[in-house]
Amino acid sequence: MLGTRRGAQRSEKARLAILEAVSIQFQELGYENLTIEGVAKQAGVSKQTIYRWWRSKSDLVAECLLEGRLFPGKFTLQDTGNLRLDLINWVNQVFALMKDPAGHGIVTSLVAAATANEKIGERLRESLGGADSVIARLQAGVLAAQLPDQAPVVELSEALVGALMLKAIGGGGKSSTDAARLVDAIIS
Amino acid sequence: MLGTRRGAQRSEKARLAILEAVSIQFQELGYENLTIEGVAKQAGVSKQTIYRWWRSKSDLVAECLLEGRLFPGKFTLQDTGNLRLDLINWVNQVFALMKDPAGHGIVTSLVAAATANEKIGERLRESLGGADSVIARLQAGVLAAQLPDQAPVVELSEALVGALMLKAIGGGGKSSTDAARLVDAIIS
DNA sequence: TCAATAATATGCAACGGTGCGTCTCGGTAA
DNA sequence: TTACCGAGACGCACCGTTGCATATTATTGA
Repeated sequence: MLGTRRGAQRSEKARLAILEAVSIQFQELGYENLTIEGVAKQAGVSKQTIYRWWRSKSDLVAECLLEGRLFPGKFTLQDTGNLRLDLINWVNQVFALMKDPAGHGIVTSLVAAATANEKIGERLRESLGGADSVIARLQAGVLAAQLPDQAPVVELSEALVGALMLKAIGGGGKSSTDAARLVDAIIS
Repeated sequence: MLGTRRGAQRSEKARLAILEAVSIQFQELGYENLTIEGVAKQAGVSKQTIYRWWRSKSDLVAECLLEGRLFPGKFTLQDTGNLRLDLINWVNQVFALMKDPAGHGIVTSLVAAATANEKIGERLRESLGGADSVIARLQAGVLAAQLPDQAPVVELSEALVGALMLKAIGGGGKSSTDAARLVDAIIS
């Protein structure tokens, strides 16, 4: 039989403790300075238990991100009927996170993690601008005739999220005016 | 006097050997796996000589980037008079680099380096889409009436370059069709 | 039905290895 | 005389792996 499996089960308690520790260390130290040994210590877990289930630091962070443990708060992208204002509002929320030193560290660390692991990149893309939020909101804008019928919503979303990422790592203005200018540049 | 300075001068030979070694190691190993000791060995230089003049790996990479040693080739953004085709052509060049595994590694490593050092981020921004290239080309497009008079060229450039960066780390299509769709989304 | 057995997971601890950043040394060029 | 240089050692942190004792669990067989 295939399902016959003897021996102890994987400890869910240990798994959760590890992911929780990753989340804490990631936010405190950033991706680069996060270490497996540090996570093991904080989680009260043996290093081997980590190595048995994850192949690398980036895998660990990826799973943590997948479980939604790395974002401090959710960004809400409303649909009030006014696409432009909704997007500006959302961009301002992201700017607010990036202007806070801790938040800035989290964002850049997430980008750093994404360069090390494609899954993180994909996930980050979904999480920040994926089907759930920006693309859907743009699509609604098409239906409401606030965008042209054939508007390339996927590309517009990539442009918006990409611009945010660029501002996160390279600087650039993050005022409300900048938010409005950015949104206008993309959906006008 | 301020200019009186005795003793040996900084060795330009050592400095160049170090930067050259960084360039090689960066392209071979990527940012994450580049080590100071490896650079010192390859440059035929003492580790101390590196630590004397640079504070960190990211500083080292930043200076290397500033001297233009990290890009394999230049991307040419022509001005044939047709803004749309010029941009598509340029995006396709960037895509070509990203589709090549080595090139992909260089781009993601540059992004990783940028997350560790703001100077790198700024420089990367200029280098990839800065005043020299994309913004200037967009400005020319405004003058040629291929873009509206008040077009926010800076924001459009950020959107385009940001979208490229997002594709670099998160995947997404990189065909000629994708290039055209992206450019059309931004300048239409 | 219920011990004995076998398989699996865990914590602890140690290993050799690599790279870190600092330091000292003797030599050399301005 | 002074500041640079290369060489090399240092203690440290973390890597990824291994061995061992122990706890947990499903199968086996009396």
